[in-house]
Amino acid sequence: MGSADKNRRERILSSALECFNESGVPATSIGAICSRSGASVGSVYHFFGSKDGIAAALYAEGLNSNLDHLERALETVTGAEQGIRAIVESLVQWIAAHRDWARFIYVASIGWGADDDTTAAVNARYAAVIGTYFKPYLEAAELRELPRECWSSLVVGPVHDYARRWLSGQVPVDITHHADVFASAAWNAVRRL
Amino acid sequence: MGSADKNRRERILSSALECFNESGVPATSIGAICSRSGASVGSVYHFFGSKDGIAAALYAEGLNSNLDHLERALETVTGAEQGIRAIVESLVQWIAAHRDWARFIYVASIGWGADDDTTAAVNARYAAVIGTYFKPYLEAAELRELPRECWSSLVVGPVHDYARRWLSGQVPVDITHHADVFASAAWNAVRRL
DNA sequence: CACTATTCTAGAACGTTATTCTAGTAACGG
DNA sequence: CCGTTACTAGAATAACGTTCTAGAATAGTG
Repeated sequence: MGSADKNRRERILSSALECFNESGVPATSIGAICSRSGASVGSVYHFFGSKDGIAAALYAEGLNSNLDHLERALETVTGAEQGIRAIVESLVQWIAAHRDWARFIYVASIGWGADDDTTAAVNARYAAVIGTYFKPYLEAAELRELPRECWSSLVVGPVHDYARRWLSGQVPVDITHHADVFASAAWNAVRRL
Repeated sequence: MGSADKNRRERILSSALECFNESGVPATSIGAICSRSGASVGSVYHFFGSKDGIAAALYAEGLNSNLDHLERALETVTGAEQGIRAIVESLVQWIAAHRDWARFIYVASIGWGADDDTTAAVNARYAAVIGTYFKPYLEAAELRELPRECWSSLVVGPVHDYARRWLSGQVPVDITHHADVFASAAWNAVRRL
């Protein structure tokens, strides 16, 4: 086509995100995404291969955006407590700043791409970013000895849980109002007593 | 039909649960549920009205089972700390004892029935059970002053998060190994210092 | 025991939707 | 220019969810 298609791909993604959040993934048809984005079925399948492919792309790009945010936040702080607070607060900020994306990831989407490479890469990146930041503090025994695999659940579990409830409308109060509550609780959960 | 149909409804539900967990809700067809359960399309639609209806029923019955378990657990204890620990530990036990159900609720399912009456009823029941148990301890100031809506996320958020990771295979260690970690963290998060 | 209403079962028929296919148009490298 | 690749388009296909019609079991009633 002649015009306005600076980036079909992005257009499709953002239209799909809107549709998914309005009606849920199963209930949004490819046709709906096409008419909202102005793309043809062919284009959609060229870029994403399937409806789940669109969802997986949204999921992966969302997690990456989230992680970018975290990485930047960690660059501005030092110390164990500041690090934990940065993790929680940057997550809260990201969720509030990208509600649609967060809603899709936390409430509308399933464990998408739990298998595919992209998600594995994101998980690895998470582990790397957090692992390198906290290594010294772990060794300096500023942090409690906890099973490795419990860590992230203790730190961000409450935020994830609240985000799900907030974004799905079960709870009205903006998550940013509780950033400090969650940050303090997280630090409290992992600090050495 | 003549045989083995002690309870079509239950048969359909359990078959659907298996299918949903194996392939995800969108990817399981009504036909698959029919052949696995031995029921006809007519029966399925007679009982549940739609595919989402099956999912909603599984979701609601799961939450109710979960809540039954919690209610029984709370009957055996007294005191604020014991109450909090009972919440967390009974949840962990329920998840481990009903992995398929939990996997469906926590990872395969979406915010199903976030609108329908059944779920509203379950939520109300939750609020009632927990509210009545903890009211005296709240009044006696044994618990920290926290925004009402943060409470449950602080107490069960980490368990939900870990359950999601465990049930989706991202983490290998059985959640019951960490029951005490999560119970202690929960108590730590809400007790008055 | 009839008789009727209700519940349940069955599978064919229908309409919608995801996906595939075929073909055409732009962009790009040599 | 020419060939190759990226992209777009929409018709054709196949699968699936849902509806419809009708028959069998069951329960309630006199």
